[in-house]
Amino acid sequence: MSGVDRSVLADLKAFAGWAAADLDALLAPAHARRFDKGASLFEQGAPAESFFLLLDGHVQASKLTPDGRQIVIRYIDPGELFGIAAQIRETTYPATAKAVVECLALAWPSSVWPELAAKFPALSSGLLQSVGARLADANARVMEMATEPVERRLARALLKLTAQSGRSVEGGVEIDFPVTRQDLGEMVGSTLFTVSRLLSAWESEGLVESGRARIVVRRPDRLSAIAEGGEVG
Amino acid sequence: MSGVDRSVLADLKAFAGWAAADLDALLAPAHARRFDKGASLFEQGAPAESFFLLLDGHVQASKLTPDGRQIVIRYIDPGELFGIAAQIRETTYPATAKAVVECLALAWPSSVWPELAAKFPALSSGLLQSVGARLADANARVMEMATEPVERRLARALLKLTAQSGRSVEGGVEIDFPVTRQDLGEMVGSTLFTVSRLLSAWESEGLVESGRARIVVRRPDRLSAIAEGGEVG
DNA sequence: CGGTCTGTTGAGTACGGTCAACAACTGTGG
DNA sequence: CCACAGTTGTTGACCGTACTCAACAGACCG
Repeated sequence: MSGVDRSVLADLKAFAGWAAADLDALLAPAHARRFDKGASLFEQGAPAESFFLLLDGHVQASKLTPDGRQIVIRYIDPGELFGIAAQIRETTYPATAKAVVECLALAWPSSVWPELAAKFPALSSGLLQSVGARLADANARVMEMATEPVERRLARALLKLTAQSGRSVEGGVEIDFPVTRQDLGEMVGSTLFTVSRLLSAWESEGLVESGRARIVVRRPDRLSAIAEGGEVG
Repeated sequence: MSGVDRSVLADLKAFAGWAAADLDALLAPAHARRFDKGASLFEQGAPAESFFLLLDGHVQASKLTPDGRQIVIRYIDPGELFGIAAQIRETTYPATAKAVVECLALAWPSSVWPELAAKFPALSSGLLQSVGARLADANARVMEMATEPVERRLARALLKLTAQSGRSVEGGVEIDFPVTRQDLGEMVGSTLFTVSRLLSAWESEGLVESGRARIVVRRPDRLSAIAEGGEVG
């Protein structure tokens, strides 16, 4: 008895069409956990004891380099499965997951995966698909970093963040959680200084509007033009 | 009747312990294909009609950026499964696979995967593991490109190539297939000029020895020191 | 032997990283 | 309510890595 009601999965399309009994079986070994803003759900290098499904909030996945620099791998949105190291035959988490706002997540012990996967083949194939998508994304980033200047990478990062976790506000789309220049620098492989300069320039041209850890994209079209290498108009 | 004998899988440890009948069932829909040096096994963007198992040779997986620059994703060695786009719910290949030496590979129609995977669960989990390993590798590359100078990335690339596809020769380990400065540049996100300069410098210090598309690592220890950020001795 | 592919080396330059100083905003505790 | 510390953002000056372009030199192949 997990105390988790199947209604929490109701509006996730990954589980649309599942029978109530199956959902209950899936949820039985799970328990819901709340995380304060800033709390870490797991740390890079720690034993991969649980895997998670984000229900609400936003989670930042980051890695630390051997010399102590941090880079941001991705941001996780509600409905995504993460912390699946154990399913890939890793014994420890390869990254750190941090709640950037208050979060709600379901957690399963890693040990129950084989049983669940055997019972629900859709889980396995969904996981493969998700890992495949991340691989495609990682390869795209490698390509960008190898061939494109910081300006384009940043424009693309902002577009991705707004598309994925954006909230419409008047005059634009705002990224739905706090992002600092430092965070953006760590996403695109640059520094907070360069990011700050670019954002300032874009702000004065009216492409974006930004405050403390808060970013609104006003002209996605022009940002897109920058991202795709279209020259300055 | 595929004409492929199960003995071709004999020395691949992924298939160690498989029953003869199972191997035959696995191989039934496969056929062996030979590729000349320089031939492409499939092209980025083409429909993902087949997936492959490399039996002999070396294959380069590369991607083309929208503006026509190429980057090398990885080199595939015998025993590896590749071209598995369809299994990740992609309809086209995300990269181009080119034989860098004469190659022999088994090819299966993508359409037989679901059936095989259902029959042999080890295939699915092996695939997930393989994709997971590639994801880890891609993320490691993103980190390197974001934080490390070209010199270290190149040292690391050479060590990886020799470890993975090296052949012992007197006085060192040689990369078992032709690699040009251009190829190395595309691997580490740099240019053939910078690679050439670094290799020249290392050659004069006796760390490597290189000829036309041919590279021998003489002092992996010192290359390692460069890769890990150990300063010049 | 000519053409192509590969590698070398030099000169110039710029993108973006580093460091420093400061400003503005946020939240906390006295 | 104010003072203060901590966080975040801005801007300037400097400079180095590595990219670009050009010219050339061997190696390999038909």
